[in-house]
Order: sequence, then structure tokens, then C-alpha cells
Amino acid sequence: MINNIILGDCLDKMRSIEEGSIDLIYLDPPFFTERKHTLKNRERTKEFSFDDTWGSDKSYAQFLKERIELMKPLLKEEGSIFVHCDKSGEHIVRAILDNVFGSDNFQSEIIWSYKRWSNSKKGLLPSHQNIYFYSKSKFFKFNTIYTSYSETTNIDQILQRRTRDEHNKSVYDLDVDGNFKPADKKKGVPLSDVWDIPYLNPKAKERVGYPTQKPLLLLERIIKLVTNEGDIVLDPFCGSGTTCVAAILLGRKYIGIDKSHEAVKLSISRIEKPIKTESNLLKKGRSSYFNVDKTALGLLSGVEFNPVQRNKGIDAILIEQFENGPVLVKVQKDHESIEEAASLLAKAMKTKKSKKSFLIQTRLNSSLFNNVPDFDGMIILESPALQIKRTNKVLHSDNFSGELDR
Amino acid sequence: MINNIILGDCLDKMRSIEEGSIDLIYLDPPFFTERKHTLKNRERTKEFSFDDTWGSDKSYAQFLKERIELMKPLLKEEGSIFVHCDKSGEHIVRAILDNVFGSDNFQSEIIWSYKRWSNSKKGLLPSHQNIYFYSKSKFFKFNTIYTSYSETTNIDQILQRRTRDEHNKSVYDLDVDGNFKPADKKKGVPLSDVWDIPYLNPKAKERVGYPTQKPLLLLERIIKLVTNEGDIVLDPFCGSGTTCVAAILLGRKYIGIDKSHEAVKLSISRIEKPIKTESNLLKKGRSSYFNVDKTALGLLSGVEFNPVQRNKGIDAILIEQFENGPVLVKVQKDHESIEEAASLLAKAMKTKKSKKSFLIQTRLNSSLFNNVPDFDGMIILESPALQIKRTNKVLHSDNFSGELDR
DNA sequence: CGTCTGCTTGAATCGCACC
DNA sequence: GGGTGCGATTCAAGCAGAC
Repeated sequence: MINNIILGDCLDKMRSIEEGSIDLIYLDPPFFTERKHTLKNRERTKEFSFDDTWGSDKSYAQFLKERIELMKPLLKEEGSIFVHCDKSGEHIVRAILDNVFGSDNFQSEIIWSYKRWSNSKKGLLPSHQNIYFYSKSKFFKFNTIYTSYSETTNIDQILQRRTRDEHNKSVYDLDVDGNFKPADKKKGVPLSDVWDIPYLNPKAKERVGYPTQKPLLLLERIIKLVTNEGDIVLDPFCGSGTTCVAAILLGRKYIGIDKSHEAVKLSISRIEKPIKTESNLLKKGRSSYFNVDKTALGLLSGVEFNPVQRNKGIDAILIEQFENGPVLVKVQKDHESIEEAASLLAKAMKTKKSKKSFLIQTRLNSSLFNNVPDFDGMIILESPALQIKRTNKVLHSDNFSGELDR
Repeated sequence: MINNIILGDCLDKMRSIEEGSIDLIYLDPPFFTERKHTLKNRERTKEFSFDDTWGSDKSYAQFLKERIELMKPLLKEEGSIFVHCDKSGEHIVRAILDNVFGSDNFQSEIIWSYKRWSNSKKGLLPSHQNIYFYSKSKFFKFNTIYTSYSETTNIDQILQRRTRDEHNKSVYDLDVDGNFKPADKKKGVPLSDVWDIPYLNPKAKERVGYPTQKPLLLLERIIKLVTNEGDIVLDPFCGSGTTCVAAILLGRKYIGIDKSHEAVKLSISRIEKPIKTESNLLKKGRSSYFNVDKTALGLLSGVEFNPVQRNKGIDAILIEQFENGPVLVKVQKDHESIEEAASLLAKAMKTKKSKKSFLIQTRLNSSLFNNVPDFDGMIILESPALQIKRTNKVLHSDNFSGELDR
């Protein structure tokens, strides 16, 4: 039984699992989306599918309730259950769990939040799913996870030091540059119930072609939270087997059940050689993608633009187009001469088919005899600081001591 | 009725509101978090018929249901309702809304996520609340709000139009010369259903005995999403009046109801107070979130200056003096005309004995025939954004409506 | 009114060319 | 020849509209 993937309906198969033997049950049942889900693998050789049409909430509730009722006795006293669902069925799931496990044992509603491709739907872009965390008793096992400050979350806000202003009001403590002062070092923030974990990217090698495949990272976090090494994890709707793979990678035992033959085969093959892709985003953190200077964007406040993070020639692209081409904006950097900046921008204009661009000059020309190359469609503007510098130079020309660099 | 805060139970007071007159109802009813244990012991026989699932917690469900039933007729056909709750009552709220408005009119589960200082409790740190968004009909009003692209998005690349090749594979759309065709205007990413808005708690003392005061930013976003100027917003549990204040600030009409005398008094005082106070709060909320506070100083990056914090006339004083007097710098604010800004700066010049100052203009002149007063020693510079706007206006007299919401 | 086919588009990794 | 800049690629618990 243990460390196996079992073919069949969990309603039957769970009866042969020993009572009080399981530490964690994670289930990702059909979501009550009222549609059929199919997906092909990368080579388009196999098709995986499952049916999530029910007709009424009653039949869905019935289906789920009789299975969840079987799960409770399987758990140890200090065990927990995590049920994955989304907005279409959350209230039904919640009602069943309250009924079977008792509302006293409701621990958390976890929000898995992610970024996703968008579409032109009228309304808000759905970008989260819900996971309900119930314990069997109040003696549940729980390993507090502290999030490090270097993670993808917007940590600088937590770390802002606060002070009292003249009215004894709590405000953020700013230094002379208007930057936040960091707060004292803390041991970390206990994990919150909103989890920002990237969605399985279309290009990720981890992807196996099973619909609704969950990121390994999500399952690893759940498993770490409520189990220790050697504990047993049960997934009664194991699908592509992500839960079991995560359990193996973390040194836990597993039992997986699925009624689809294809799913069982896929799970077994994944277990034989577990692939975990290192997500660049997770490894490096969201902030590592920021190339664009905050001051550079500050210069543009008042026009609509999209910042560009990964192209040296451009800092922003205006929302408004010009002659069907993009309007590019670049801010001269401290380390760039105006000639260098202009030629980088000119190159970008060419590749992006841009017919108009703005270069914002931030420093005085280094050489008096330099001619800034005149590129077609490129308009050179001066930053306010530069205008001030230039005006100052003209007004009191006795002071040529140099630039007022900071 | 309109533009008033009404004392009384909304169950009675809503009966005097004209049917089909309201564009948006936002309610933040009591969560009854202390009494959530009364939700248990649901009768097994009735648990999945959602009309009376709340069997054993009749009082809360009954309380909410009879009020929400009164709300539906008040809405216009294109109106919407937003109901705020948290994990303790979400499934009850959801069931009532499904019942009264119909699951077809369920639009979104909005997750309001915020960061919080921890208390070391066993379990995950609760840091979100739920807002359910239902429309009265499928003809609901909806203003899409666009946000920035993810840092990891190759925004410069998605400007290239794509198509499908014969294998249904996505490729760039190239013309006969092998050059890519530019894509249509990119507006940004539609707002998602997870809203990361800081939980600001500026008035803790006044909140005693009330549901938590919501950030103005949250209400502002909801109101913008489903109403236009002049529309009517109803808050039947208005508490401290945040909804009404947000409505006023956005040019909407409001009706607030609360059965607490204290709450009504508080709401009225907030509304009567010079709107500027709340307006500042709104700005503060936004700036601590979006960090645009620093743009004024960012415009100056490259010259040496000291920022000036509490003076309407000046934002900075340059380190370099002019004729033994200080050189003042002011940035035109969103709410200031250039004439106002100039006269504020002129006044400051007088008191500070300044013989030279810079005014950085950030917005186009509102009137074509306005002459900016010519103050002695004041030099008016244009911000880069303004220069871009002006250049674009000359080239194609398009209108930039405002900043990207992010 | 299900079901099937076509149309989109952002996120994020892949991988080549170039210093 | 190894890092890295940036162009290429992939596909979605999608959406809309036809049939």
C-alpha cells in the first residue's frame, strides 16, 4: 500500500488503508467547473482528461462528502487535511469540511496566488485558487516556516522603519533622499496564508501535459508545514503525481490513488525519475528583474507608459503608438555618455520598428565639441536637473568648478 | 436620502430607497468571528440544500439574508454588489448571494491581501479578507483597470504581432521582407482578483467597537471598477464612513446607513471635514503603495539639494546658493494650476529672500490664454513627461487620459 | 443548448549569438 | 569560452462564437 500509486476510485481503495496511519491528506478533486478538461503532452502523443461536469451542486457535494467522510478516520490524531478548490466550489467544500471535521478544526484558508496570461473577459482576471486546511484535532503537527526577506514578496514595505511625527502619529521613517530606513533585523516573518507561487510555466520542463498540474513547490510547502521525515502523505486524486514526487523529494512516504489508468502510468513514470525545475523567478526573486531605475520612471510620471525591464536601449514604451509603431523612451544613465545612449536607443528603434523616440538627457555633455548624433525620429529632452544645471552655468559663469554630481 | 448618512437598521431604512436607483452596493457586515463556533452542528439532513444550510446559525444567516434580499431590487439592471467578509463566514455569505443573485451573476472572489505583523500563533498568519462581487444582471457596468506587466514579461517583444503556422504553432508574423509586423496598442494587464493593498490603520482609537476600517484605496478601486461619475453608491453598514468618503472624492453620490449613533456621527464628521484632509489621506495611501511620492525629488536627481518637507511653496533648496540667497525648487502638483504653483513659490521666495527659483511644470496649461505670471528670478522648466506630452500633441493632438494604475 | 473549433496574449523559460 | 543580453518559443482547470 505504502509508496504505491493505486488505480481505482478512492471511495473503494481508501477502505483498505489502515485507520490512524496517515499524517497528511492532500486532495485536488474536480473543482465543480462544469466542464471537461483535456490536455495533451508535449509530444502530442498522449491525451489526459477528466470530466468535471455535475449538473447540480448536490451531486458534486454528495460525491465529495462520501469520500471526505472516509478520509477522516485514516488520519492520525495529529494529522491534517488540505483540500484544493477554486471559487466555483469553495463554499460547498467548506461546508462539507466544517461538517466532517468540525469548524473548530478549521485552521486556514490558503490563497494560492499567481500571475497568468490574460484574456479579454469582462471582469477581473482570475488568478488565485483556494486551499482549505483542517486538522483532525487541536493536537495537529505544525512546523512554523519563516519566510526570508529575500523572497519574491514585496518585502521592503514590511521592513520600513516607523517613527512618530510631531503629532505623535506613526509614519514611515524617511532619510534625506526620501528612502525608507530599514527596520531592525528580525528572525523572519511567519508564513502568511497568501502564497505567491508562480504558475507552472508553459516552457517549464516540469510540465508533463496533465491538466491542472500543480507546481512542486506548492506541494513541498504543504508537506513541510505539517509533516516530518518518514511521515505518510495520501493523495486520493493524485493525477500527474505531483504530491507523491514532492513527498519523495522531501523524504516522506506516499500513497497515491487515481481512477484514470493514464494518470497512474504518468505518476509512476514521474516517480521513477523525479524532475524538479529550478525556477529562475523563485531562485533569484522578482526584484532581480528590475533593471529600470526608479528615478528613470519618475521622470515620466504623467504620461502612460509600460516600463521595459530587459532591454538596455529602452526604459519605457509609451502606451500611445505613433504611426503604428511603438514610441520608445530612454533615460541617459550615469555611466553613459549621451552619444552612447543615443546609439543604443537608435539600435532599439531599428529592431522595434519605432518611428519616434525620446531620449532624456540627464548630464551635461562631457566634451564641448561633441555633436550629439542626429537620429531620425529621436527627440532629445533635458531632465529638470540638467536644465537647472545648465541655467546655473549661464547665470554665474564665474563658477566652472564642475558638475554638481551627487 | 441621497448624500446622507442615515441612522437606523438598514432593514428598515432601505425600504425608503427608490427601487432601481443604485449603481453599487458595498457592504461590510459584522463578521461575527467570535461566534463562528455556532456554525457547527449542522443538521445532516439539510446540509446541502443551500437555501437553509445555515440551519443552526439561523440568526446570522437570517440576519444577512433578509437584508441582502432587500438590496437586490434597489440596484439598477447594470448595478453590482460587493460583500466583504472573511474566512469565518465566507461560505454562508457565498451561499446567500448565490441564492439571492443567482450563481450566474457571480463575477469574482476578490482577495484583499495585506501584510501584518505576526503574533506567534500556531498556524499560518491570516493576512487576507474576501470580497464577493455579484452583478444584478449580465449587463453590469464594468470599467477595466489596467496594471503593469510583470517584471519577467518581455514587454518589448510582445509588441511583435504573432500568428499561427501550419502546425498551429505560435510564430512571429512577418511580412515579405522578413520584418515583423507591429502589434496593436498594448494597454497593460487587466486587474487581477488578488489585490495587494496595505492595511493602513491610521485611526485605531476610533475603531473601537466597529468592524475594521477599510483603506480608502480599497473602496476607491471598487467604486472606480463598476461606477461612473454621478452614480449612486449605497453602504448599508457604513461604519466609519470610508465608502461615502471615497464616493465623494471620486465624484459619486452616496447613501450611508448605520444603526450605531456613534458611527453615524463619525461618518458625518469625516464627510464634513474639509475634504482635503481625506484627500491627503488618499494620496498618502496611494503613495505609500505606489511610491510615487518620490517623483518630485526624482525629477531633481543629478543636482545637489535638500528636500523641504512641510512647505507648500517649496520642494527643495539647492545646496548651491545664488547671490547669497537660497535657490528654491518647486514641482507643480497634480491639483495645482501653474498659476497657483507660481504664486506659492513667489511667496516662498519673498520670505526666504531667494533671488532665483525653479518651478518644474508637470501638466499642460489648462487654459490656452492663460499667461503664467512672470515673477522676477523664477525660471519655469518642463518635466520630461510634459515635454513628451507637448511634443505628441503637436504631432497628433491625442489626449493622454492619465497614469497607468499601478 | 452542448460541443467543437478558432482566436488571443502574458509569463517565463529556452537557447543562440555576441562580447 | 563562459556569462549575459535579448530574440524565440510554448500553451493555458482560457474565452467567444459558430454550428
